[in-house]
Amino acid sequence: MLTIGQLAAYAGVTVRAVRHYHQIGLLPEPERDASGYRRYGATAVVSLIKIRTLADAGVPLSRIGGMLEADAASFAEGVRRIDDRLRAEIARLESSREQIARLASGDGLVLPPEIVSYLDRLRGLGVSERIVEGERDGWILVSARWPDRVRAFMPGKFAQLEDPRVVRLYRVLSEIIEGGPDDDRLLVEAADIMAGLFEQAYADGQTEFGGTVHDHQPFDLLESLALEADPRAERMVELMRERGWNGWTRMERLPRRPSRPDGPAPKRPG
Amino acid sequence: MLTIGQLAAYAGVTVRAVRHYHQIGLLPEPERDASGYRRYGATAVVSLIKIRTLADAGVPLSRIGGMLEADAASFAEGVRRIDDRLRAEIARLESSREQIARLASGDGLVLPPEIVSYLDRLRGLGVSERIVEGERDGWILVSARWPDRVRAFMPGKFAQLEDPRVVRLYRVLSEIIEGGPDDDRLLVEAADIMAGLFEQAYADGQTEFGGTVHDHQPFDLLESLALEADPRAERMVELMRERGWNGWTRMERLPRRPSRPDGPAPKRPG
DNA sequence: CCTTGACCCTGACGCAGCGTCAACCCTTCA
DNA sequence: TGAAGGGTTGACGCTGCGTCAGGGTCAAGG
Repeated sequence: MLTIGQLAAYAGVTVRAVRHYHQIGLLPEPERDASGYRRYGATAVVSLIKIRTLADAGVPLSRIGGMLEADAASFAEGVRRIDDRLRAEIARLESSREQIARLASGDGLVLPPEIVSYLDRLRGLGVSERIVEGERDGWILVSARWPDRVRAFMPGKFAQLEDPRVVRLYRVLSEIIEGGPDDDRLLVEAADIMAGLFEQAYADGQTEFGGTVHDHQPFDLLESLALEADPRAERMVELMRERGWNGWTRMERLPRRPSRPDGPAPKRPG
Repeated sequence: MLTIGQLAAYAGVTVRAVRHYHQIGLLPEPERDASGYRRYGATAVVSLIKIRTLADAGVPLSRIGGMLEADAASFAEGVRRIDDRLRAEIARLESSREQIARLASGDGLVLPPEIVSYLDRLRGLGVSERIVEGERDGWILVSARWPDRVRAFMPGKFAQLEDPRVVRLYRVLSEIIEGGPDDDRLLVEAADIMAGLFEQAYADGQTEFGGTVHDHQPFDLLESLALEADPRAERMVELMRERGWNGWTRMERLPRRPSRPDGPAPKRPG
């Protein structure tokens, strides 16, 4: 007769595992000797080895009991199900590996390559790192909502960087965010540039992202993001309102209301 | 401002997950509104998306906090460690798949192919299924102890099946185990055959499994196994003792003690 | 005004498969 | 006789949430 330790050693498992199998009813509790020790016979050894064989093959403990009693047909069926589970799990891990391979290179977190190059372009233009990070976070928001369509936005964004006004805008924003003294003139200049760009795009019949977007939540979030990053964004919103635009993250005209520049924000139509 | 449900929906996670991240300090608790609801801003959305990006890549939650703050070098180091973990896990699952592929075919549980064919040979010889199962369980025990060497035993076992006495032995054992009326003459015949085989092997200078085995525990277990399967095995031990052999699972002579066939079992030497 | 349904809140258990104390008993050897 | 090295039960810990239970809140419709 074997003690629990001998049994466990023979089958190559831990004592704790054997007790666990008792607890879940997978291995029957054996007789106890006079001092309360469990005493095992050879059948227990065989059962335990069978259990470990199935467990090592990836069968969950909860199903091992059934499989040991099953006939050949349902055993095979059970094996098929386990294999499906294993394959699915492997596939999950493989895709995780692809993900972290992409994490290892790139802008810290997974963004489409076009966006990563766009951010690098901004850095190359001397744009402040904080502005670049803000841009990146903004694109994270946009990519989360439109993972498939976000790449289509990028050629337009790259084209904009050819316009000296846009470059100037980014530089002014960099100065604002890095600047110590609160210089309202820089904010006004930025607002003027943006309003000018908006006017031109609007006149050309462009709307934001080619007019394909009807869900405004990401833009609201972009505005919040800017506000949370720097409270002076509030002033930008005000300046854009004065120039007839509803904020600066979306390209949307305010209804004309010339005599009350500080009135309540009009509701956006549906 | 977003509610927890809106936040979760935007990032594609469950509300419960967001609360979990609060609980473990991965995502900071936001302000509450008048009714105690959590209210989130855009930075929370960005943080949550970053968290999910890493989590989906297989990073454990406990390390995500650190990785989000890490510089490029330690981020890369972290990524490497995660990838190692993932590869190890995949390898484990792959080997599980191999295991269950072997389970699907074969004698129910993984045994070397030689043993499986040996068991099939027994079936072909008309040996009772219960005897075959007993043999299989016995081989499970032996294989667990000597997984590498067990295959080397098999050619000898196959050769034995050429001997009509061995075949007769298996058939007698089958009759015993299936038989209703307790027929001692069958037991005696089986013992006679076994003793004869042992004598001959012993005279030829053979010991069990070529004398390579010095660990007797598996043989003790085999004997227990037989006893647990059928108490008449006790009688077999007795009959073999009378014929000068210490049991029937190992080939070991008793010291001569002709006048006391029922004496206490002598201790085996070291 | 009341009801309904969809949210939100906290707190707690459950899952797989054991590892790891804690606190105590049994056996064996020096 | 005492220390080492077994054994015993019981309980918490780990991961990443799912899923009650037992409430409160919000927006809209009858």
